[in-house]
Amino acid sequence: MSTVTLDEMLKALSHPVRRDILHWLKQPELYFADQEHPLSLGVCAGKIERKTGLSQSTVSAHLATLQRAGLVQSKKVGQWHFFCRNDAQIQQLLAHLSQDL
Amino acid sequence: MSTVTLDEMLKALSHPVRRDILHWLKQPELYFADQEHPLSLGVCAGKIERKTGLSQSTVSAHLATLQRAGLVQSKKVGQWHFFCRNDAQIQQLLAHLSQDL
DNA sequence: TTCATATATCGTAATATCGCGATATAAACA
DNA sequence: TGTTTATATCGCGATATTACGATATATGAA
Repeated sequence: MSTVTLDEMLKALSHPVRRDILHWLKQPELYFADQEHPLSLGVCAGKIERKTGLSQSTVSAHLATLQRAGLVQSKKVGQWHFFCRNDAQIQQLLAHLSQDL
Repeated sequence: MSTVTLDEMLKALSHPVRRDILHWLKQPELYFADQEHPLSLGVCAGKIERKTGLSQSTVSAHLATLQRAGLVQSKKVGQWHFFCRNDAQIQQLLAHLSQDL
């Protein structure tokens, strides 16, 4: 894991809303049960936006931060952007922290 | 672990200099072998300051941030302030992240 | 094509963080 | 007492982050 990415990941984790989003995405069936689209696609940005209560643009920026840090992935299906955790990266981060912190 | 402290800890970890300091304090005999005082006391602030290359006031603020987050502890001996890791807290943080992140 | 929906980007204001020098405080020493 | 050493705190400018509304872009539907 590059130092730049480690820095980006920890900066991304340093905001409570972004941690909330990661937490919700861990069990989408628990937090986004009402999504029309199958949760196997991920959770669409609008759902996350409404759950935070913040503005659309703010949440879009938070999601972009998480994605730049490699902590989430997104796929575009039609007009929707579905987000899911990048658990491999998250596990790598945890392993790295356990080792080096 | 309270949410406030989790937030403080992750914010503290989101700066590379503070992560460096934590890393150095993990093996003080490796990074501060030239300290006049026994390393069992911890590493004194001035040593850390010179290792970072930053100003005294800046490093003092970083150490205060780490301490508020509970990631390091300090003891005052004479005119020196010795810092060491709070490994119990760090382990608790890692456990919490492994569980909830 | 026009309209509605979903998301990203832009511009901006408010706030937080960072780093510095200057100064305050406290301890040790002459 | 005054002086030096070690650290903390203050004040400030520079930069980064956060949040917002407005607008742009893209997709899909009418």
